[in-house]
Amino acid sequence: MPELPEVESVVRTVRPRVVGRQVRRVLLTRDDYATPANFAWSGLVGSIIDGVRRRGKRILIDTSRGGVLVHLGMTGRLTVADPREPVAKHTHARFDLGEIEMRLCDPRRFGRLHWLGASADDADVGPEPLTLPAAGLATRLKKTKRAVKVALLDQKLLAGLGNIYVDEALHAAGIHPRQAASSVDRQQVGRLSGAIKRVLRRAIDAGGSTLRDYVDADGNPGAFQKLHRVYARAGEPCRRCRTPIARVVLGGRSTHFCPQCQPSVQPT
DNA sequence: GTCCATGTTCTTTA
DNA sequence: CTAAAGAACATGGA
Repeated sequence: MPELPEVESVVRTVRPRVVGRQVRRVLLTRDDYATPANFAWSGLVGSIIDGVRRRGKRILIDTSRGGVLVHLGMTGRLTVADPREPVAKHTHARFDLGEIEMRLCDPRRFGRLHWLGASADDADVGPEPLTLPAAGLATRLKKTKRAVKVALLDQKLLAGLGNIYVDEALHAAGIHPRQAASSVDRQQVGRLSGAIKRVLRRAIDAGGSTLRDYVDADGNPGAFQKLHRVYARAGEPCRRCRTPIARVVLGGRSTHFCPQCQPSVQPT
């Protein structure tokens, strides 16, 4: 559920509610979700939350004692609630912040809660798509012959895109998802770079996409799914040319595109 | 029962 | 070395 726009929306709604607050208690309701396994989370009690940031799809919570990383995986929800509200099933962590409580719920448990301390944990992900110039994207795409769809899902190449926004950006740029990343020409990269930024900004403005699980810190869903042009629209008419949207599997993921607007570069 | 799912990582195979 | 494909993780919805 959470790609860059969803994570950004979570960060923007969590931040104003928790910054400046003191951690009074940390409650982990299962012992195999948080890492490192031997970290004593009770050591955070008394610390002050200084900030909440996003890096790619990761949420970084800065405290006076060090950093906490939250990755939402597929079904993670980071919410801020009244402590008296009933605790949802699959809530694995609760941070008592006084009058409010920050909760991490994740049914599928693909996400994680990780104590960073003073380490940076940044080197293993690529640049931020909203600020990377087209030339930078061009350089990175040139290095791999993988399908451009697969390449854009690689967090080391670019941090933050997932299955929805890659499909949406490729459609907006008129690029076939199976085209080799290294063969994407200068003109296409220009369109792609603009499309990625535009799609992400619009999705953030809409509060992200809610297909099933995603909600922001206040429990509100996003609205961008209503504006999807290809994602989960297989068989439905392209909003631009009315051609039925096609669905194929690439890199093990459902891939949606318009055969008319995103012509294959391979000679058939 | 089946298939599918907004993510990541590891293994196998070529 | 590259990369493609598959499986794995765990849960729930259609």
